Formats: sequence, structure tokens, C-alpha cells
Amino acid sequence: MSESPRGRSPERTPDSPGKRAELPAEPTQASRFGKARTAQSGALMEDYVELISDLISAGGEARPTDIARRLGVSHPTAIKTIARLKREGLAVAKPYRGVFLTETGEQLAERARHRHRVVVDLLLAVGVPREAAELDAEGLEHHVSDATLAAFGQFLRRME
Amino acid sequence: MSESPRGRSPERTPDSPGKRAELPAEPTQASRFGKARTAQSGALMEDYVELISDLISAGGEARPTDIARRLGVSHPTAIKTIARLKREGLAVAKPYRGVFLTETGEQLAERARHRHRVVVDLLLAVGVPREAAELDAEGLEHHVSDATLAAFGQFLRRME
DNA sequence: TTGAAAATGTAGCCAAGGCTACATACTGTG
DNA sequence: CACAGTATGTAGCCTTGGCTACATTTTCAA
Repeated sequence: MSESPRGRSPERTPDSPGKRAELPAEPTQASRFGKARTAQSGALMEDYVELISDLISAGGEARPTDIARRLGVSHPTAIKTIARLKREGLAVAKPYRGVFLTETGEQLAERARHRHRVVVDLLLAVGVPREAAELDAEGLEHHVSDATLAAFGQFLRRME
Repeated sequence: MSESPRGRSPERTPDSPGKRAELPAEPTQASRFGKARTAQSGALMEDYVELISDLISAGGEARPTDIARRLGVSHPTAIKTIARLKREGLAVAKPYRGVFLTETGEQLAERARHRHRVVVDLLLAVGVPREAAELDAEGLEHHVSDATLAAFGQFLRRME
């Protein structure tokens, strides 16, 4: 993902002011939404690298079939995504050999894992039942900014 | 979104047990991911209905161009999504007239708005800076389950 | 009242992320 | 060692969510 050749072109239709509008355009909100949406892109990649990292730790290898099963997708889907991981320099894999992470991929996995842990802990700390916390963290973790993550960390430390 | 004719077919490849795998398949995790991913689908719809509702409240009408600008997308994108909103019975619109929400759409908007508010409040309550809270809530709100939302509410009430 | 500017709508393209169906490589047992 | 049964990989299709380019309506100011 990161910077695909399409992306949000910085010069969109000028979208001239518009007399009729009593709403002040509010460019702030646009960037908000834009941010949220773009961020969502890397989410899948993170899930993959995190899982691959886990599989390797747990069993010494990460095979497409296992990855597919764990993510609840068909194996072609997994393979296609792994190909993208390779394209983006996060993973390496030779045909019929397992998948491995590059240095970059491992770092991403580590960060994802950390974020996941903090998010789950925070949810538990504010009283979310364990089950829901684990479930929701999966979706939430990809939308937590560094600032928010830092705040979570502080909150958790403050509560010990 | 909801139930498009494609969706996750319940009978996928049986993906037979597999002898070599020391990892226990863990169907739980698969559903976790699946859940998170599927949930993500409705996110865009919610953003739209919420925004349309806001625009109507604020200015009496919701026009595609405003919607597009506020969401940071091109107007054809907005129009296309609005068409989908109509298909799914969340909105109505006659050509060159503004967009309006159906009863269902209004309800969805209300729920989305509520969720958004609670999420922002919770973030603030645990010490996330206002700026980050507003920004992140946009992405987070769509991944908060009812159970988690309830827990957030309780936490906030407990702290008042 | 008319015509240019803005808003709206349409067509067609792209990538991501899914899936099914089919083809190929591996591997382990008989 | 051969071959059946997995695991891998490929091809082709679909929907969502974006975009640009172009066409059509509305609107408003002269």
C-alpha cells in the first residue's frame, strides 16, 4: 500500500467556493475522513505481517494455507496478498517454501503487536469484557494514532 | 452493504485438517478477523448518513458537492456512494434535488453519531489530546461493538 | 431573458481484496 | 518408487471505493 500510483491526487477539482452553500466547506473535516480512510489501507498488511511473525515464532514456518485459515480467507486470497507483501518489501518467499519477513516486515509486525497489546489492555482497563476487548481490538488497533497510543500507555501506567 | 450477493460463502474449501501443521487451526481467530473485516464495510455508509444528517440539520439540505467536499472525495465518488445508499434504502434523492435520509437512514445516522460521541468522550477521559481524539474517533468508531460501547458508557458515567 | 458558471450526473478506468475453478508441485505411504 | 492426496500457485471474475474526463441541468447575474 503506502504510496500506490493512484492515491489521492493533491490537485482535485478546484471545487470553487460555491455561493449557495451556507456550510463553510471545512477542509479540516475532509482531511479527517481522508486520513482515516487512507490509514485503513495498511490494516490488512499489518494483520498479515503480525500473523506471519506469530506463525514463525510458534511453528518455525508460515505457510500460505495456515495464513489463509487463520485469517479466514481462501488460500488464493492469502497468496495474492502475500505477493503484495513481497512487492512492498515486507516479506520474501520462494515458491513452495514458506513465507518470511524482511527486516522491515518484522519491524512492522513488532509495532502492530505492541499496538494490539496496548489497545487490548486499555479496553480491559476501562472495563470492556475480555471477549469483546479481544474481538474489537482487531479492528481498532489499525486506527490508533501514535499520540493516542502514547496516551493509552500513560493511562495504563497511571492505573498500574 | 449488509448482504451483497457475494459475501463470505459459508462453505469455503473444506481446507482439510493438514497433518504437518502444529498450529491448531484456531477457528476462533479466523472469525475474529472475518468479523473485523466485514464490519469495516458499513463504515463508509455510516460516514455518509451521519454527514448527510448533519448537513440537513445545519443547512436544510445535503447536496452531493458538499458531501464530496466534506468527505474529501471527488463528487462522482460521492454520487456513486449516494446511489448505493439509495439502493440500500438508507437515502432518497431525485436528480438535481438534494439527498435525504429515509427513516432507516436517520436511525443509522443517530446511532453513528452516538457512537462517535461516546468514543471521543472516552478517548478524552483516558487522556488523549482533543485533536488526536477527534481524528482517531473517525476511524475507531466503526469498530466498536455494542458490548464495548456499553462498557465505555459505564466508564464515563463512573468518572463523570 | 439569456448565457456563463456551478452543480450534477455518466462513462470508463484502476487497485484492493474477495471468491471459485483449475493446474501444478510436494510428500509421504504403501 | 509410484501415486494419491495435500499444499501451492494461476486465471478469471466480482464489488467497493477512488479518480478523470466529458455531458447535461440549474441558477443567477447582467
